[in-house]
Amino acid sequence: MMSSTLRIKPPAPQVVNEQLAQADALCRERGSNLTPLRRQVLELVIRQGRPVGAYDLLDSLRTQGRGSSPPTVYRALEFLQQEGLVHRLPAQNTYMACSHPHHHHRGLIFTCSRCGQALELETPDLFGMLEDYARPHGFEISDDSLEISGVCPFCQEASRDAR
Amino acid sequence: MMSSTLRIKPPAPQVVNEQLAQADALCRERGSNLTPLRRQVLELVIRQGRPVGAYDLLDSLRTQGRGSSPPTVYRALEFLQQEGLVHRLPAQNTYMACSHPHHHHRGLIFTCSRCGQALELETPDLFGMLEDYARPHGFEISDDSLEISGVCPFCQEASRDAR
DNA sequence: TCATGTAATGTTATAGTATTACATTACGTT
DNA sequence: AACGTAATGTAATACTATAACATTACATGA
Ligand SMILES: [Zn+2]
Ligand SMILES: [Zn+2]
Ligand SMILES: [Zn+2]
Ligand SMILES: [Zn+2]
Repeated sequence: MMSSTLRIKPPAPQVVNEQLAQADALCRERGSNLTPLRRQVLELVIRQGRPVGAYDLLDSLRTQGRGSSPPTVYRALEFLQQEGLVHRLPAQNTYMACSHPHHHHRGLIFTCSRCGQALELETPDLFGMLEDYARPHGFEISDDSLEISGVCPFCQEASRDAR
Repeated sequence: MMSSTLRIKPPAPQVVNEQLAQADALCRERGSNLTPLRRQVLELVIRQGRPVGAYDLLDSLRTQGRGSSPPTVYRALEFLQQEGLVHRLPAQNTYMACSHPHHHHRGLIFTCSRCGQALELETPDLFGMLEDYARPHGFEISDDSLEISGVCPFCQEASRDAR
């Protein structure tokens, strides 16, 4: 990981706090336990404003004085994924904060293979179509998001400039 | 990896040979170089009849007397992916033979998170819809297949039996 | 023939990602 | 106080993938 490109600035502190407050509310409603550690990991993910690797999170935790090892961060990420607060991006081995955690959704995430930036969309028709393809084969979809890789507009422009 | 469940029997030798012959023809047409090593890896992937991990392939190569190390198999897989003969499944870190290598296609692959089995479908409408979602954001898709995880009918049945 | 360039493969080492297994702590219930 | 459970701490290890450099095979042309 440790990609240096940064096209989209990290969210303002106020926005971060709003998202965290929303997570607090969600977990309270559901009776799930957003502990200080889990909340701290979520905050780190949100502050990044882009997909981040588990070991980057681990480094940040350590910087913040939390004596941590891999299971610490993987457990927190697992919880956050179950709660729909974080998505895992398998093609990049990264994790990102969900853009719309307040309602259950199954979304599409575009990730740039050059800079690692990601964009999460609401795609009302997509999973319906996927279910239609799956049904005749008896397959039951469990993924709550779909990652697809490509090249973002910034990196496309960079390619053109290089020629 | 090393999942023991085997619901779908491996392809008959005749089918394997047909697929290999097709790969030979494709690469000859394109002027690409399907070397003995690459062809051997492809044969291993085809014979599995299901997604297989890189280190499993490595073990098989060694069994067959080919002195191999990780780069050997990763390089072969990279070539085979470029030629559209093999797909990588990021959520499982596995590789599978393309079901329709004879024509360029961008397909949908269902993978079972329980047993690892996979099913590749022709999905004429899917990538068009994905492009429609991507276009307004200037995003350019490069993936040639889309993996989505769920539970296959056999494993669903196993769950019901367990209750 | 023989130098040279290129593609492919061999080889060693290391980087990066994730899980297992077991110990400890915190806290509510009986 | 004893117990049970959820959460976290800790050490070790497994699994996946790439970097870097050496060697081989072979085509091409001097
Ligand atoms: Zn989301
Ligand atoms: Zn980009
Ligand atoms: Zn295919
Ligand atoms: Zn299954």
